[in-house]
Amino acid sequence: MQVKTRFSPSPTGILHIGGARTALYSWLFAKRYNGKFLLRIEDTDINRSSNFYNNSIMKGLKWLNLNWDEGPYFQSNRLARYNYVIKLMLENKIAYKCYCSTERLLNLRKKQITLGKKPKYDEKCRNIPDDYYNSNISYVVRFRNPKKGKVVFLDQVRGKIEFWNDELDDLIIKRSNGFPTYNFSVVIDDYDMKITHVLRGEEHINNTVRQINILQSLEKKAPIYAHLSTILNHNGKKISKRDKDSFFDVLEYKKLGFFPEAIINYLLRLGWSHGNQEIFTIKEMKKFFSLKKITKSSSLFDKKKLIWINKRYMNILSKSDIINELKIFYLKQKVEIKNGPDIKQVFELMKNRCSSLTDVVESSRFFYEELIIDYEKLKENINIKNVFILKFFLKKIIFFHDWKVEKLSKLLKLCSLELGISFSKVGKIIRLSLTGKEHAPCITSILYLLGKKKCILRIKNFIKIFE
RNA sequence: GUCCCCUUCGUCUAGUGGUUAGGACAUCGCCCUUUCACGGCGGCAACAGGGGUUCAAAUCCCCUAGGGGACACCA
Repeated sequence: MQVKTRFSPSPTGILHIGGARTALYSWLFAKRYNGKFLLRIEDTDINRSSNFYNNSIMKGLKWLNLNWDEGPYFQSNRLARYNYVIKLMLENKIAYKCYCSTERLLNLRKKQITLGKKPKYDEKCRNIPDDYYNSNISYVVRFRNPKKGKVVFLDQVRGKIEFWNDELDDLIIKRSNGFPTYNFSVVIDDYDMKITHVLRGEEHINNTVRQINILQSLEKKAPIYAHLSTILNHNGKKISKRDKDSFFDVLEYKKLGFFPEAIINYLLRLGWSHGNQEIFTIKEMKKFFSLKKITKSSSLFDKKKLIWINKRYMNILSKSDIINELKIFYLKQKVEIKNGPDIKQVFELMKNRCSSLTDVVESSRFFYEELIIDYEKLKENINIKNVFILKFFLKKIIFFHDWKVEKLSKLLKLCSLELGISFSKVGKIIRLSLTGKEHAPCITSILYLLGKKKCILRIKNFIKIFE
């Protein structure tokens, strides 16, 4: 039997961290057993589904390199199949037409809730003859759920889960607009598409038993289920794809210049473990991934750890790949790199101090753009008297020709010695004049990369402003 | 309200009857250092509570509490 998993989002929201993890686990599980991973778009809710979300979900998956071997299938293209099965179910009395109005259902619910009962359909139409109502009256189709006994299934992460059938009611499988509902279409699709393992969020545990009942009524075998716990936000609340907070938007991390490999690595460890290992290559993930090691409890999304992993990947990933990507980010952030230092060298200087590619671009902007010195702001931070240090240094470098890191370092030390001023004071004002910032990478590297001409220009400008 | 699921440092987790309860992120301290970072070393920090079972319980059983989910013509 070939393993086949699926990711089946509904295009009613963006691909968020939680969805991405579900997709990752499904993908990994399939890959682990040389199986297939399938993408299915569950768009039976025509009012809320949109093409925009469709595209954004697929874009996110592709960016993360979670490529599907089959699909994407769209449920909206499979209506004929669903209707065919529903017709059969009607004929076999597995399902029945329900003519109850939305208002009646709503009132029923209200009444049950106020009475402290579990809201359930009261089966008003369960036993009426097929031709009882005029055929023009709109109706829905309900599944005739078994009334006795219980449903049991072995969840791959949680173990045995059981529900009494009398907790369930006759769910709608076909809406009055002719579209099937989730719980029905998912059953037909998983069966038709030969899905062997269903990995999905734990909010579906309750649905699973309903789905198993439908499957059993059709005399079909159920797939193996694994329900993943929820990823919560920093407040311990469930994150939702309708969440406006871009914090959980996968594509937002693409925009910020995070590495897909790092996101994958973070997501893998959020709810799964392999001893004490934190960093995994894709190959290792495929080799080690197992359902048994997935945690049952829900976990909080921790951006700080994601950042740490992303930093690690600055050093793990192929340098030339990063450089190519980095070029795109300079372009996007409108930094003209043509007339500045080589970005390979700049990246070397920045990689251990930046958390993402946009961070690298922003932190290295000063290499490529003219400085805008905010006099008023700096005035408070520097001792204007110290400008003489710059004048001294300027004289030194005008006639300095051996523009190399080690030589510049020596020159700097010499200045500090000759002036009788601490290295840190000398460095501070030079750094400020060259970068406009108080904190920057190693001063000699900056001198070197910026080049003599620009250094002289910047120092002169700086002196002018503060005189 | 009913049903289902969950509970080890602040966070992610290791742990399957005997451990000084381990690691990572975060945090704090020290070292390195011309700033900031990086790096190195170290510290703080957890078995939700109560009952059992057992020579022995984070680990097995029961109860309680807390958190989450489901109860739609959403998925």
